[in-house]
Amino acid sequence: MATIKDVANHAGVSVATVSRVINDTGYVHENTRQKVDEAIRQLNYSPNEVARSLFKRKSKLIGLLLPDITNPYFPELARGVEDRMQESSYRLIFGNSDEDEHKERDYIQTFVQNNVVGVISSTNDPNADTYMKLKIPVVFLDRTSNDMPSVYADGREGGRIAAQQILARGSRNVTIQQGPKHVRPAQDRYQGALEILEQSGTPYQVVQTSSFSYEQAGVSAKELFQKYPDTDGVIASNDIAAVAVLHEALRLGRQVPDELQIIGFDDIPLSSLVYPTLSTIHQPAYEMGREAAGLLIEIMENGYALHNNIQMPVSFIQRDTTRKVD
Amino acid sequence: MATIKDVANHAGVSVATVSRVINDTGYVHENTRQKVDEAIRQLNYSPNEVARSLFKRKSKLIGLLLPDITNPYFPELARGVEDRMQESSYRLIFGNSDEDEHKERDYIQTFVQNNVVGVISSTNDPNADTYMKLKIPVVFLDRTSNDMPSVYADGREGGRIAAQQILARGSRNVTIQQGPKHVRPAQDRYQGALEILEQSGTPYQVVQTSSFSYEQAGVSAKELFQKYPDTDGVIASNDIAAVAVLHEALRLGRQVPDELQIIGFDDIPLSSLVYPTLSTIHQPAYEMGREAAGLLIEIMENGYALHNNIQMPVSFIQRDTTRKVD
DNA sequence: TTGTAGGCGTTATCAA
DNA sequence: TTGATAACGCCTACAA
Repeated sequence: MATIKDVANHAGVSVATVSRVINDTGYVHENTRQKVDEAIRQLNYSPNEVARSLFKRKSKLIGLLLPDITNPYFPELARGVEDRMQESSYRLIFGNSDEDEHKERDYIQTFVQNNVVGVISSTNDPNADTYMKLKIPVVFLDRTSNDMPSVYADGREGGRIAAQQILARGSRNVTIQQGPKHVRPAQDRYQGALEILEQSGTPYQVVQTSSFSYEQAGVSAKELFQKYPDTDGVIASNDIAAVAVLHEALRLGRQVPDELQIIGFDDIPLSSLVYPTLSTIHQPAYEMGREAAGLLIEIMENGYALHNNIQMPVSFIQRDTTRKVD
Repeated sequence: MATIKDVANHAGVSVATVSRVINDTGYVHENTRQKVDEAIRQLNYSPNEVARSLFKRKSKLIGLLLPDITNPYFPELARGVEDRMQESSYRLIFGNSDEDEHKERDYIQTFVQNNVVGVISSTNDPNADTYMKLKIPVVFLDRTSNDMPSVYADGREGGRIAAQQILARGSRNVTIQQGPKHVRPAQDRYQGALEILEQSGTPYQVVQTSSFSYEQAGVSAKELFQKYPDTDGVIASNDIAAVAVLHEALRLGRQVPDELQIIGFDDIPLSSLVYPTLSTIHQPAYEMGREAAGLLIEIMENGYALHNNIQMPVSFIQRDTTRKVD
């Protein structure tokens, strides 16, 4: 690879001059600028980001930490982040944390070792030392933290909507899946649904789901119907769980949505591809990713942001696991 | 952040000595080693990878370029790569190419600018200059190139199996989706299926699908049934396309699998979650990712690999869009 | 308008 | 066994 020195030699100028033209900083005569540009072209030179990063103590790299890209909710987020970052010519160092504190710390550490200028993370513990001590800006994505910048959906409202809709459509014996206790957004949804159900005075029951994996979802679905065979409405903890419930219901011969309604959460692409298609609460995942990236960029470039906590709206998507009502 | 100099001062030794202990290179007295370790611990020092990278002209970073992480096939691949890389403490700079030559070149360039030591790419054009001229090792993933290292599934065989199975299960008027012309693995499958169909002498027809997006898949599915309403077996270009065909068939009131059989390709998680569940050709995506990472590591560390072209086996997964035959 | 030189944090060479 | 020091490629005073 050609270095700035090569370019300087080739153009018959000093490295300082070359640096000036590539960074468009300070004075440089039009003629010499052209000579330099020509040399750059001929040598196919492009600056070494590593050297730059070392000198400036900052790179064009940002760290992105997601629980598991294999979970269909996260690719959308990731893509939103990437698209926005790429527009401002930042690049992503990417890692899966598996919600494992240790792996998370590990990644954060190598992020800083590589001079990343910011990080976006979906962690379960935004208040962990790992983040509090960081000297570079962090934005939490799909997670909430009071004192730190974050972008998240209005989970509580989502839970409320789910409960309202399922009630409005006639379910009278609702089962709510609580979702993993350590995942904040899951608990928000749960609380929101609870709130409405309590108010309404209709009977309901709660079941736990401990993780968001496919296998776990299947197990939880079976348990649900064993414990509460008479339930006529399920507010699932997310779409994966909802699909598992749906399949178990079909297997048991329950009529969906006539005997049993199901509402999911997230609106992952899968939701409109299952049969019957899944009614769910839509989270604007791609936009959330973009917003998080935008927020981080704002903070990185201005030192602060106008709005540090961005809550995104959710909405009910009526499909075929709930009854029609117009 | 503490630097090696801080550590040296703190421990009362020279930076050279500190460097020796952190890299475990050259002689260093047990006592001084302990002093240094202690200083490192106290200052919470960890080496600046950027400075290292500058000096050594190589980093612990590798570039990963995928068409679109939002397409459900790729997260598995990415995860496989990440897991293997992480075991050898490499980190990933990740980008979506959107199969756009320009974006691809852009990414590759910044990879190089950041001193990545290797790249893994799912490109449609492995022979492009961009790759041929690269001075660092490249492994193509889910793509084939004769002269360059690559990891891919046996698409041709997959196509054959799909055709054999659908024939063996009684379809007599098969429609094959050809898949995007510029995507090599799609064409391999197509050729494989064609081969068997030709041999068998049963009537068949071919339809085009131009992209792998959800929307396109829906459109193609509609077209398929408009043109060939009598088809009794579809070999789809991938699982997304297959699901679209499945839904269109259901919408048209076709009995699946009794009147119409469908076979997909990829075996993405979705396949077992649709209803009826999708029979498909399984590609070991996660393992392919791991293999690609392993191959790249081998090349990076030894300068060459024993086997540069790794072809992974595919298999038929019988689910509910094909008739049982035992 | 241009060039010289020092320094960013490491590692490796060489001498002590 | 240890320490000074040059070098990796770049940028920015400062001097000319």
